[in-house]
Amino acid sequence: MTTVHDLTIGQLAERAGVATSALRYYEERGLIGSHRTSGNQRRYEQATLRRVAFIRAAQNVGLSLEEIGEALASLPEGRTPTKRDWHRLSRAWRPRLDEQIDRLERLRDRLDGCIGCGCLSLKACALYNPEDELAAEGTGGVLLEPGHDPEPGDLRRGRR
Amino acid sequence: MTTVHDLTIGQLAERAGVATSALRYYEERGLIGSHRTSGNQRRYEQATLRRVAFIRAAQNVGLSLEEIGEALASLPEGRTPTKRDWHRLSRAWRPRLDEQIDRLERLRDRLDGCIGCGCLSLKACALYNPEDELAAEGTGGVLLEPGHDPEPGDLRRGRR
DNA sequence: CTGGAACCTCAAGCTCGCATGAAGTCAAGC
DNA sequence: GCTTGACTTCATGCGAGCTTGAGGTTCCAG
Repeated sequence: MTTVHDLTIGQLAERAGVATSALRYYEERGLIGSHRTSGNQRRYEQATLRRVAFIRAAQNVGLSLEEIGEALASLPEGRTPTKRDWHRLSRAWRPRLDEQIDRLERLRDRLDGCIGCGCLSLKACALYNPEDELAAEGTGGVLLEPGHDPEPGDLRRGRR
Repeated sequence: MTTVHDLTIGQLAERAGVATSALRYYEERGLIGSHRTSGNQRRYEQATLRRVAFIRAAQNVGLSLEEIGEALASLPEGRTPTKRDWHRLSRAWRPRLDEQIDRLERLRDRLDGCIGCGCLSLKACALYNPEDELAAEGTGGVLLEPGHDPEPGDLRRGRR
């Protein structure tokens, strides 16, 4: 499998549009793999380029490297992922994307009315705590909102 | 203007659902203001609650405090913002929200096809660099993608 | 065979958005 | 007037996601 088409870290970095330091970091975090030359230099398979592209796309959406790593972990270890593998992985993410799009659309659509009317600061507001509406249960991992503390306040309880 | 209805930092924190340390930090960053009692304690106007709510909502969408600060800076300094002020601010943000929603939708809609078909790693791909398609000029500040470096790579140039 | 670019491994540093702790001050109920 | 809890500043820490630098090694074109 170690063919002449393997990429050096510099080549992968340039073609993926990331820094070499980032690639080493991804490897340290277990997001990508590599093998080594006899001189201990990293060599990457072509397929790694796709993995890196996936990582960057996922980061764009606001996912942490840990979450991305979990997703990538579902890809086969021994062989190069097939189209079917990627397809399965991408399907798993659709709900998350949909949810985030929903949040954004709610924010956009309510920004005028909600902020303008004053409910933003005075009543329970979907703009401020969008999940109360749809799901009382935690959906497990809120995109783009780390450290979401559970204490109740006026903004979630109503005016008191 | 310093009425009996001013809020202590603890009250504001509870009602906004944030920690007091966060409020001090926002103030340090110039996102919110306060006045002081004779004993040097912070007091907040009611309107600050709205500002904080806005900050949290914007953070939810993935905006940095700096970006939020710039937006808030367009609000009047001397007086309590009116509905009209908030309305103007929200209008200014619509394009940014729309753009981000677009990105997400493109990502969602192409995730299956694009990743599955292999174009993700082999050709210029809207999933990976969505802005090349619509705007050659920088639109000024890419949501959710800090440190977006300008070096060209295969993923933006095509296969070479 | 040699020079220089590209690679290697640590270790330390940086930005963001706060949280935490120490040491002291203020406010309010009894 | 005293206690107690909420407040003050300032410093330090934290986790994520890298970047930078030092000091050394490998690769390859000439």
